[in-house]
Amino acid sequence: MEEAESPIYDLIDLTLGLAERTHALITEVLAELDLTHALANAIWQLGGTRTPPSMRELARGLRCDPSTVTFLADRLEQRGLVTRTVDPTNRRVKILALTDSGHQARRRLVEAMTAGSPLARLAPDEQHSLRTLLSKAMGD
Amino acid sequence: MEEAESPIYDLIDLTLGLAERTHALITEVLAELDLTHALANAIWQLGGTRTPPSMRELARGLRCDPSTVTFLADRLEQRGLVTRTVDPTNRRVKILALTDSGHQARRRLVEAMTAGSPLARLAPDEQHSLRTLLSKAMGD
DNA sequence: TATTGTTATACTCTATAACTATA
DNA sequence: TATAGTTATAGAGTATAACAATA
Repeated sequence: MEEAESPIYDLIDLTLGLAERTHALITEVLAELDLTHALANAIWQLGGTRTPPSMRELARGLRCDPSTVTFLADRLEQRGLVTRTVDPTNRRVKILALTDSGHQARRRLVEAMTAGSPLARLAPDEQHSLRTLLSKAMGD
Repeated sequence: MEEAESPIYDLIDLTLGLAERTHALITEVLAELDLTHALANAIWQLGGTRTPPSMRELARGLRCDPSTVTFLADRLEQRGLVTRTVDPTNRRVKILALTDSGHQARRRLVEAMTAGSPLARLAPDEQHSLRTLLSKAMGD
């Protein structure tokens, strides 16, 4: 990872490095919460939507197969982090919602990431510049 | 993912989004190359060191168990992307090196990422600013 | 008939522990 | 005795295909 093939190569190398460090950071908190990355990812999604999603909708959000959501929801339900409720409107669909424990776990994740991220070491104006650049790259 | 709890929260949200898009981008190329993320990750590491690493050294680079490297090296060797050579100096250690096909696959990955990354849409001076900011955050 | 979720199954990735061969 | 790599095994995560319940 030390070539300098193009200006973008360095940039990608840096972002991969950032992703790896963030991953390592999250791993620590997950051990503490006795969760895996896949489960945390589901919790993240569940806490980020305005209205609780159905199994199918979560599958779309996670870009995975619905059967995988069944697997994940089983484990989250066992741990008391999520509830599955039959939608009275359409009794085929089940609505997933974080419990209080689920929200608490998600808050813990946000907290650890905001405090421990390498980006937290930048000055406020630098953070602002970074956000502007990333927003532009990501297409607003 | 729509709260605005802190300035850093937005930043983390953006970087998670960037990581996800990059992941999706890589997934496309991997399908084309008939590779998985884990195998591509190993290829990436193997192409990024000055001198070919031993099994153990690659395990450290990938932050995984040596037995996992055995698994990955088996598959890469089967596909003709990597060679395992006994180190004459110390016949316990095996040196891993990319074959021509291996280098070619890695070049294809770099190419796809540099061309398809959202960061490629930024102007050169913006890319430069971004690199400066990220370098500082990552600690140098 | 079509859709939602589940089940059965298989494959990849990963780590732990026991093993071998070298040192 | 210590180290490098492998093997056996188990568990998480994932997708595909077949299925049940509901629409």
